[in-house]
Amino acid sequence: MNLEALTKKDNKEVVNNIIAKIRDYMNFKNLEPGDKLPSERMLSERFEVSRNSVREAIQKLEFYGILKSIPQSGTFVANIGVIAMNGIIEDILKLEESDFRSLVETRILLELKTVRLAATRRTESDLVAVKAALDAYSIKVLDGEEAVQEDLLFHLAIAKASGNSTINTLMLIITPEIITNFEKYHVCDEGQAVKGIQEHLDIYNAIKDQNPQLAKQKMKEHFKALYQYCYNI
Amino acid sequence: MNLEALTKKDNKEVVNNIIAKIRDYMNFKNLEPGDKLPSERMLSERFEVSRNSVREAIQKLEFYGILKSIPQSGTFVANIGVIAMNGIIEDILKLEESDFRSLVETRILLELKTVRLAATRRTESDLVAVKAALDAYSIKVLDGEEAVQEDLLFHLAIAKASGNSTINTLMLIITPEIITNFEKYHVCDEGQAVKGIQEHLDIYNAIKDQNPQLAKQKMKEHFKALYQYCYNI
DNA sequence: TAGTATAATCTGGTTAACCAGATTGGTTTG
DNA sequence: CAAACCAATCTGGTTAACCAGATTATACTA
Repeated sequence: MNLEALTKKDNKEVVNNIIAKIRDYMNFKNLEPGDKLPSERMLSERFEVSRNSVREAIQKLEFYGILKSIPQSGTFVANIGVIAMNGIIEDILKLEESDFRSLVETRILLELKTVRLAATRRTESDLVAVKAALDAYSIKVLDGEEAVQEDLLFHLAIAKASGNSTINTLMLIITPEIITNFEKYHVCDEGQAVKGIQEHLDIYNAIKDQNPQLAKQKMKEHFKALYQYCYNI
Repeated sequence: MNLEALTKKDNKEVVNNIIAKIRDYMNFKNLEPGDKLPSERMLSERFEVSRNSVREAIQKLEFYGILKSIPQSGTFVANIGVIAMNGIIEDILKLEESDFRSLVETRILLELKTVRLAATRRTESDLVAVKAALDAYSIKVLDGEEAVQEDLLFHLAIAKASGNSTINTLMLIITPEIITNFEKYHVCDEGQAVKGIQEHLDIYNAIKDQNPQLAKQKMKEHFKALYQYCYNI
């Protein structure tokens, strides 16, 4: 189990190394937005790494909007300045994994906003989806079963109802990791879960009544225990 | 230019299709956390697609924490429940691209938090980095040049000073897209830029003095114009 | 029969060969 | 001389072959 983690880590280091080399190359050649990078084959030869690793590095930079690959044509510097490019790449290379506190802190932050937006913008079909998630959670809890997943899906339904595609995406990125940690550390005991039903219902009603302030307040109360837990570990 | 966009979109559809099939398979076989998926070769044969496409689908699901690939062993269902898995995959398949308003809205939201955290937690070296970004911005503006990139790098420096690795990552994901849009729509004219120097300075000083409330207030004022712009397009 | 050594098979990852389409340079033609 | 054509080359993407290590089935031994 340790070995494969090690090889993956090594691979990440290799890719980051190549990213740094690509950055140095772009600076050395004064490449500007729209300029073409050498082909993947050239880069892999120059850096003495496999073409696959070069491709991975390029794909990562493409994810962050630094490069743009066009089939049968080449890889180009995206429409972003040299200054920003250097700054962002430096940040990418320094990126560290999310710790649990950061995750929860961020989740609370995002959700206090999504719930307000959802209360303002929710459509009827959004409301139906949130209600369905709410019911699924309630049933599970009343059966005395663990309902961490249903809990989070209720919150994801709210995120979708917020009508903000960016927040929705970000929530989707952090939620699986949160679920894993919750189940690992048993953050939610049964008492919390039963109490959670009423809290969820309050949130749902506020969204239904399109009352953003109330929705936020209810969400804040709902997060109270989590908030304390988060700052006591 | 349209063609390659089309092929890439097609490819995304292919991958999403495979993701849906993998989900159906996992449900059909009642796979639970820790269970092993069929090998990539088997899946590619069963779905009648290339092994590469299967790998892409798996990698995407791995990114969202649904699956876990272990070299020379297999691909396993991650430590996340069946319910959450289905819900999250459904959301992934429905994910739409971020529109500009969502991006800006999210950025403002995140930054009003990061600046408070930065004021609370910033180290001395964080402060130095923020100051450097501030100076780079000022010099560029006073020279009468466009400084969108330096502007955003200043904000990224604050995000890093927040000590929240998750927010830092999320900011890094959305910033390049914001820069591109800013430069495209010329959001920042020169008057804004000059005014921005003082505003940036105020924010910096509040962080330096470790005054979270003031920092947030100054950031809010700084975002005032952007806020209006964002809701008037 | 239980335990162990071992060989055959299967795994995700990596490398190399191949593909269709874009690019480019030279040539021809009006 | 300019424009149109064409073939050679180069591109990122795709496919197929290969690899080292993990797994599993088998046979052998105590």
